[in-house]
Amino acid sequence: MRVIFMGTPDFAVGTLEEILTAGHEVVLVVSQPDKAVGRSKALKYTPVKACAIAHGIPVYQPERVRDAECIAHLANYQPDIIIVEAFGQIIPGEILRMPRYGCVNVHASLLPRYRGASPIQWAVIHGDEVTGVTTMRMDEGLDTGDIIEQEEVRLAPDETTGSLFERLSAVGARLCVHTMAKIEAGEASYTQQEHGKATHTAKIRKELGSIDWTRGAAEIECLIRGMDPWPSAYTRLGDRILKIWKAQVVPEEPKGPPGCIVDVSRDGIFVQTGEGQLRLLEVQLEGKKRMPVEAFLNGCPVKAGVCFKKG
RNA sequence: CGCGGGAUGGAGCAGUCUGGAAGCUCGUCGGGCUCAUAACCCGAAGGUCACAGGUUCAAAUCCUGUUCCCGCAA
Repeated sequence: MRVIFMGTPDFAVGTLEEILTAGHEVVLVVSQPDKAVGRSKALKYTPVKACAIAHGIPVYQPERVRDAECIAHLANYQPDIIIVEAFGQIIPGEILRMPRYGCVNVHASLLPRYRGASPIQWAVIHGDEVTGVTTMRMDEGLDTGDIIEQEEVRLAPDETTGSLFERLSAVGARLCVHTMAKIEAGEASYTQQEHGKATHTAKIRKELGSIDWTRGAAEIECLIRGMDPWPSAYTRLGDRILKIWKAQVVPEEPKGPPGCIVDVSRDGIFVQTGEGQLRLLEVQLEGKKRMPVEAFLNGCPVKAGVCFKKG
């Protein structure tokens, strides 16, 4: 099939490569404009763009896909299908109706659950046991299109957003090609979503990582994994930020106010929460690298009785 | 050239302002104590103080340049 691929971050790269491997003709890759990223403030190619260039595919980076100029440009390529994955802009109806087989979206959740941004993070933050990937025929709503295929993925107990990203990305790539094959063979089925069961998620903001110690230990532990590798769960130790990368729930009776360090030993730093304690295993002090608590304590000995503050 | 912190034995840090013999908490190795131990005691090994220049009688420390790491902001 003649394919236009629209995507931006790492998550979509695997799918683009899988589509190419499957022998489809990707005639154009559409990606968000390059942004100044990192400390150097240098313009950086989006991961999807970098992949496209490596394969010699033309790249188009419109400021706004709904502009007439952009729509006309895409029409020139006469695609059979447009694959959209983590693109980052709303696609207008003119484009949705353009290809013979429509626009297919790969979404990293089991729709209608987690419509919108950051579905992977929220599955981890909520402590879900199962999530997955959905392919659907896009309509003009936000992730409201008819479902073509879904594949479930079970979350590991120590699943982080980072690890789940990788797994769902791989599943999405495979599923997308599978769905494309079914469409091309005329065997695809389209199932309307149960709109009443829909839930929506917001984009992850950094402040979400600020730990509220009055919450339960289990909830905080999920937040820590959900914010790994970005932007991280954090708290305040004195006037410095302490990121927390790994912790373990310890069901213990309260020994102090939430946020208070109740015990420090080579087994970890034990912190009181609203329900149960949290045993910190890997942390990162502002300006430092992430490290095991044993190492952290060697250079920055904290004592029981000290309290973390919400940052 | 957005703001800021950092690079010191295997790990984490202090020492840098006010230049003058390499330090702390651990780890490792050897020995001791103990029924025993991740506990305790004694001892040892291990460092071109990121790199390159400069100033000085003398530089981890002051000056200049470079590389790498990190926090913030986007």
